[in-house]
Amino acid sequence: MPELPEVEIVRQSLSKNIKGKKINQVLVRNRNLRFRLKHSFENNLKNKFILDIKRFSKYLIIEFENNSFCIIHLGMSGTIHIKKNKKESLITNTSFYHSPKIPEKHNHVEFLFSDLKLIYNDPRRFGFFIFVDNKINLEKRFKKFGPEPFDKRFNLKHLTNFFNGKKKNIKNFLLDQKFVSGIGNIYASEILYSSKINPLTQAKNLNKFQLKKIIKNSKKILLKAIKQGGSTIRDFKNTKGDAGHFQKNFKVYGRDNKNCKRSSCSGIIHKISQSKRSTFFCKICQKY
DNA sequence: AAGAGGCCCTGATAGC
DNA sequence: TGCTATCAGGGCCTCT
Repeated sequence: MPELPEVEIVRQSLSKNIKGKKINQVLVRNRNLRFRLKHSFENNLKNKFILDIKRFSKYLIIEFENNSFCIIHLGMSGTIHIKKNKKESLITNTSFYHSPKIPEKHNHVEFLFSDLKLIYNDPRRFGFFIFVDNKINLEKRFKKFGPEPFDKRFNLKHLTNFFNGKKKNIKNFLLDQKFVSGIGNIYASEILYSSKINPLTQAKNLNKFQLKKIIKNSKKILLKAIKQGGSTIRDFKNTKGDAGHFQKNFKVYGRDNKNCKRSSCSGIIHKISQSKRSTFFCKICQKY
């Protein structure tokens, strides 16, 4: 669920709440996440001082002293909550769901600090934590990833080279993390809509003008989503405070059978399936 | 090598 | 009401 913008929102919140603090204790209630949590995990993090919270693509990277790291991925349903000790300001929710209450079920991992605790909740358990004990191994973990859309390496040459000799359609390339990092199923549809490109188009057949649009709109849409606090599509009623607002800007995602938002277009938004993931687009302004 | 599909898992929702 | 089927923002693994 969380794509790059949502993970960035969580990163900002973690940076505000746990950067510069020491983890006093780690509690694991369920080790069976996407990857089974090693029994050394708790001790590896215990008493570690947090230097910084970074992010690459959809991954959070907690940086400790002595060049060790904890990589966190939220999978489809992972959320992170901060519960403060003081009774007055009881709860700060750092998940992009921003539900006012910390859930009771599926709280699998907790980091205890002197003044607060971090709670990892994940019903589907597609998320994971990995402890990495040096920088080389951290870099190795992300070696095969393509550039983020903001990276200057995400340029015309990269797209042309990458698409050369391949048959895949452009939508599936946008989801391919070896091609570009951080885009997920929502933003892929949104980027193609704003670029007026049909998701079924073979990527190698796109012209320079279209490729430039994809580069430009990838940056633009992700940045705008970050500015708006990411997207929240479930628990809408429970949304509070600075919850995600970008879902209000969805032009196509989840809008099947609704009118195209371009005032000059009389099209209807269609929903199709590509590699078992849903794609939304307008057949008229995203002509094949 | 590239690309499609299965699978991991729970929960919400639709249809009967 | 209660069943079953389908779908969900991700990505690793296997098979062709």
